Parts: sequence; structure tokens; C-alpha cells
Amino acid sequence: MRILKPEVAKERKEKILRWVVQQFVENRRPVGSQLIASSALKDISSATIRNIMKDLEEEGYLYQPHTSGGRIPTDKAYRYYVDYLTGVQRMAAQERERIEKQYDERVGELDNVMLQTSRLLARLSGAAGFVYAGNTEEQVVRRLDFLPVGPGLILAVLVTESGTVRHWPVRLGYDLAPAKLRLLSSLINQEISGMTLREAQKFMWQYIESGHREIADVADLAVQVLKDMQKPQTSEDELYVAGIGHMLENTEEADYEDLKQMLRVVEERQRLSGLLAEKMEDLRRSGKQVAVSIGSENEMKELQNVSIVSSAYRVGDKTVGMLGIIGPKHMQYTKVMSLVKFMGDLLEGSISAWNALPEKEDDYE
Amino acid sequence: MRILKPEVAKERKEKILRWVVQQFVENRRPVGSQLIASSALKDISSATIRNIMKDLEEEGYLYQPHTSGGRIPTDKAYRYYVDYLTGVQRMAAQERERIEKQYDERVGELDNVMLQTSRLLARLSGAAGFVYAGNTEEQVVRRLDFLPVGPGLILAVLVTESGTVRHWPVRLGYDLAPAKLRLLSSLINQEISGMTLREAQKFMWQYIESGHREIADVADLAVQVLKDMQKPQTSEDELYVAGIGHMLENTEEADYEDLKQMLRVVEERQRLSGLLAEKMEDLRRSGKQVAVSIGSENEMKELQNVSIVSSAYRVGDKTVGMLGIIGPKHMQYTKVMSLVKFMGDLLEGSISAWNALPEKEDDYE
DNA sequence: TTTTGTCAACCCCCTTTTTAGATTGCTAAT
DNA sequence: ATTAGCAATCTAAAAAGGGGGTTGACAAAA
Repeated sequence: MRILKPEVAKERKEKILRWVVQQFVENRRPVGSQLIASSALKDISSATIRNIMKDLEEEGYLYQPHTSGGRIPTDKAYRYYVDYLTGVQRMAAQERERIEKQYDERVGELDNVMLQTSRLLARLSGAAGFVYAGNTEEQVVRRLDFLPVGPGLILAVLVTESGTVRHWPVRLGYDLAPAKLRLLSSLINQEISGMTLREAQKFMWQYIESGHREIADVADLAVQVLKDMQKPQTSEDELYVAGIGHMLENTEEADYEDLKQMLRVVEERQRLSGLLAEKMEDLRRSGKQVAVSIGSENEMKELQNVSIVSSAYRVGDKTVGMLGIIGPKHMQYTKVMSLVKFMGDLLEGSISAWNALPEKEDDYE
Repeated sequence: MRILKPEVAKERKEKILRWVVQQFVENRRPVGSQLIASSALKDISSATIRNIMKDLEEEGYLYQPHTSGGRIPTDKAYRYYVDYLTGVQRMAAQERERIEKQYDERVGELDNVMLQTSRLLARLSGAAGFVYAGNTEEQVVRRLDFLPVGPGLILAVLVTESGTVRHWPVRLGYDLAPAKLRLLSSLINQEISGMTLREAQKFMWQYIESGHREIADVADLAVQVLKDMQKPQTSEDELYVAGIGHMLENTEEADYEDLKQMLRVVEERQRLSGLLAEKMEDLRRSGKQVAVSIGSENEMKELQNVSIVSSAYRVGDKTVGMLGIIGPKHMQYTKVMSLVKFMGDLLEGSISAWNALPEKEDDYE
């Protein structure tokens, strides 16, 4: 064993790196050469391992929090580790069944699906779970209706194919007969049903501008509805986050201050929404099943101590949202990745079940 | 100064008690007899104060966390202290103006009022803020409508006088023409508008059972709507909580474990809703402007380290919800109490502005 | 009877010291 | 290229001091 081929050496190096990551994930303590030599790689001496670890440190995979007290994986090491886990492990059938049962128990009508899914994700992962309904502009419209709730005051109600309901008040300067409201609603629904929200809006603007005689009476309303629809508070993305408490338990090394910042991020939602929107776009483009972003890979500085594991879900062939967990960098990636993937499948199933029953008719008016 | 009249002695005792509370609220450190003698009550010796404090301890107002290291107010002491603050201080005009300005800036359409109010409460108090829309059964109905969103699938939309919107899906076994839906909606709205939700439900049941010819076709739907309406997830109370992060900063003495429990309570919502519902009932009955419950006065063991300051708000003459803050026991009660009261006024104003514009008409059909 | 002065004992909290355990880097041998 | 051995280093936890403030008790004063 005098001369080692380069590939063999590389192989061994990576093996050690993986072992360090795994070890650190398990007991969150810097891992040293002796430990490795005595537990995992008994055929190599601790001195050799030391040398290799030094290399790994120079390459940016490990670092020592203190001058002589074991080494800790960097984000780069986690990245290698996660990439190494080729594809997503499929969960054991037994495990799948167990989770599916819980899912069926908890997830009721579609209105609560996202909330419940996020909660279940949190519980099962022991971290914070989220479901993000995505940029609502890309959602497919099912219906748009107008209800008179007071003189000069109308409630617009929008139902999408993925079952979410949005509503917003529209203040008109004057009264409008319910019959007129129905007329507008009817006209609109004949056309826009099946379009994405973005398309629908564009279509409606054009329709109004073209000056169709039928809508002369209600053009004002239509314009106002569209305007109000675009208000930030109305078009706020749907985002459910559950199990924030879990974040306290694990996030090592993140001291109290970091924690508070993280909580603030989660509470504000806006910025988190933006981040998730980006992630979703990445997922959509890359076609990956599960994405992981580790520590500093998250651009938000408040999230530099956590990892985010996420998976997109589709309605029909459109990616409309995603779900996942936010947890400590040293999480059990294999387990969590397969969990997230599976929950995504369940959520997809739940939504398509909602859509399947009614074989979509064009119009009910 | 030989003999002290009992009242004088009592007076002095209470003064010391108040001083201890105040002092502890300020710097969160056990307060001892010397400190008091040297800072507040310079005409009494520390030895005397010691004696009195011992009395107070025996009466359950103070306790020593350690054998010789100053004393800390018990919940009983806080209770005395809060009760002593006769009535609610009115805020300085300047302060009121400042807050009102912020309120107007942030609080937009009614749909977001509660969310925004809770956030503002949190920011201004430096604790967690909440707005609780109360038991929805007591809310006054404005409208109830039905939208066809798919074959055999209908969306019920309920709008209340306080401007909240609830919706839930109703699955029917078969299709129903939109005209029929409108018929039902029209019939219902003629009657129930202005009733509380509870009354409306009762009325509808009776109406159905009386077998009116007009609703023969849609009786099934009506029944189903009512059933679904009562499902727990549908009738979930509206509750907004903001600024949870603040709870981390202050809650002294509550160690990490307590904190996690508190977070869990806030996340679960159900139990918290229950607690708040009780509090609201108390407020309604007692007619108090602001209620404070301190530590162990909260029956939930997870909340034994915090105080809750709350105030009810009305629509018309009905108490329909409440708002307040959840913070550390050692908070600035005077400040927080007046803040909560004032925010309640603002919220009330906001809602009645919403209601004022339309002079309620009976029916729009 | 109430208040006060005084003082030993106490305990917390902070800092410093000690100790045990593990790790590293280096060097010389294999 | 690998290994064994060793001194130096550092941490984390336990142990050992102080300083500061507090209490309790008692006797003296009011």
C-alpha cells in the first residue's frame, strides 16, 4: 500500500468528509481525527486522518471553531453531502402509510389543506414547515364573482383551480343593481375561466378598452375591481408557516439575536414570500424534485444559519406552489428530503381530488 | 412617633409594596431593604423596611428567590398594583396623535384591519399583540351568498357587520342551477340580515322545517350549508397574533422550555381562542374598559409567566371582539393599559367607519 | 410597642484557577 | 505515503475565591 492511486485517495477523502458531516449532524459536536479513526475508519490511523482533514480544511470543506478542538463542516461540505445523496430516497412503505394516514385524518376541506399540511410537515420534521401558494398571478382562475354587501360596496370573490379563495372589497361611488353585477360576472366567467390570473387581467383590460356595448354599465366596476385586485395587500401571496417553536430547539450556534431576527422574518412574510417565490421559480425551471439551500446559500442574512428543503407542487401541468421545511443546517437531510417530497405528492393528490370530481363545465349561468 | 395608627401603618406598607413592584418592573432585579431606604423612603430605616417586607412576604405579596438576595413581587402583588392604578390613564394628547397617525397609515381596507392592528399593537408595546374577532356566532350577519364553483360544489360566502368575510365549500351530490342558488340567497337575506349568526341559524332551521314551498328545491342545500357552517374548521374564530418575537426578549425567568410551550400555545390557536373567548365574556359582563390577568390568573399553565392586557371592542352596541397584548408580568402596566384601550377605540372607529357609509338597506335583490 | 443601629451569616454572581479530556501539529520512523 | 509518539493547545466543566448586597436577630432607643 505504498502508492495510492489518486482516485482512491479522493474516494477516501470524500468518505471522511461524509463521515464528518454525518457525525456532526448526529451529535452536534466538533469531530476530531481520533474519533473517526476509532469509530468509522479503523484501518486508517488518526494521524493520516488529520492530514486529510487539514487538506479538507484548506479546500474549504471544514473549519475549526477553536484552534484545537475538532472540526465542523462548512456550508460547502453540506452542499457536497446533499449532492452526494443521489436523488431522493424513497421512504419505507410502512412510513409512507403511517404519514398518509395522518394526512387523511387531518386534512379536511381544501380551505384548510395548506394550513394543515404545513402543520403536519412541522410535526413530522421537527422543524418549521411551510406551504406557499405561489405567485397568485400564475394561478388558474375558476370563477370571479361580485356580491353586493352595501350601497356602493361590493365584494369580489375569486376562486382558483387549486381551490384557494381570495376576496377583496371594491368601493364604488354609487349603487349598482344586483342584476348588473350578475351580468358582469357572467360575461367574465364565460371568458376567463381557465386562464391564469395574469392572462385574465390582461384580457379584461382589453375587453373594457374595446368598448363593448354590453358592459357599458359596469365598466366602472370592472376597472375598479381590477385596480383593487392589484393592491399589494389584496394580491398577497398565500403563505402558511407552522412549528416556529421547533426552530428554537435546534438552531445551534445561532444565538438569541439570530433567532429573533428569524422570527421577525417569518412574521413579516413579505420578504419570505419573495425568497420562496424565487426558490419556486428555480424548482420549476430545473425540474428538480427537491431543492435544498444551505446556510449562506440563502441570500437573506437572517437565514444564514438554517437550511431550507423545498419541493414544488403542480395543478394540472402548472407549478402553482411549493412546500417544505426550514430547519437547522445540521438536519437529517435524507429523511427530511424524502418527507418533503412525499408531502408534496400528498398535497398534489389532495388538490387534484378536489378538481377531479367536477368535470369542468364552461359556465353555470 | 410612639404609636402608629393602623391606617398609617397600612398606608406605609402599601407604599412600600408599590415601590417594590415599580422598582422590579424597572430593572428586573430583586429589591432589598437598603435600596428602598436609600432611594425612595429616606425617612425610614432599612431595618424597619425589612420588618415590613417580612410581613408582606407572610401575606403572600413578596417572595425571596434566594435566601438572602432581595425580594420579588408575587402575582398577588402585581394584582394589588394593577388594581391600585385607578381606572385607565388617558394617554397624552401628543402620544395619541402620534399613534393615530401611524394607525391611519397602516390600516387599509377592513380585511386587513385586524392583522394590521395586531402588528401595530405589538410594535408599540414591545410585546406580542393580538386581535380576536370573537365567537363568530354572536356576530351580526350582513349577507350570505352562494356561488357555484363546480358541479355539485358550492361556495358559501358570509359577510358580517364588522366586515369580516368567511367562506366554506359545500359539496352537494348534484347540480343546482344558479338561479336556484340566487333564489335561496335572496330568501335568506331578506330575513336574516341583522340577526346574529346564532339567531340566523336557528331561524333557518325553523324555516326549513316549516316546509315552505319556495325552498323545496333548495332545502337540501340549505341544510348542507348549515351543517358545514358548524364544522369546527369553518367556524374557527378569527385570531391574529403578531410580534411573537418580542416575547423572547422580555419574558424573564421563563426559561427556554416555557418559551417553547408558549409558542406552541400561540401556534395552536384553538386553546388560545378558548381562553380569549372567556376573557371577552368577562369583559362584556363586567363592562370594564381594560382587563388585566396576571401570571397564575391565567388558567393555562403555559401562560403562567405572562400577563395579558385586553380590551373589548363593539360594533353598534354589541361586543364582538377584543384586542390586547401578551407580555411579561413585569411590564409597564400604566402605559400598556392605556395603549390597549386607545387601540381599541381606533379599531372601533375603523369598523364603524366601514359601517357608516352604507346606510343599511334591507335587500339588494 | 415600634423603630433603629449594628453585625454576623448567607448567598448570588462574577472572576479566576484547576482539572480532565480531546485535538492538533510536528517530527522522526516506517 | 503512512504511522507512532509527543508536546502544546484549547475547551468545557468543576472548584475555588471575592465583592456586594441582603437578611435575621438582638439590643438599644424612642
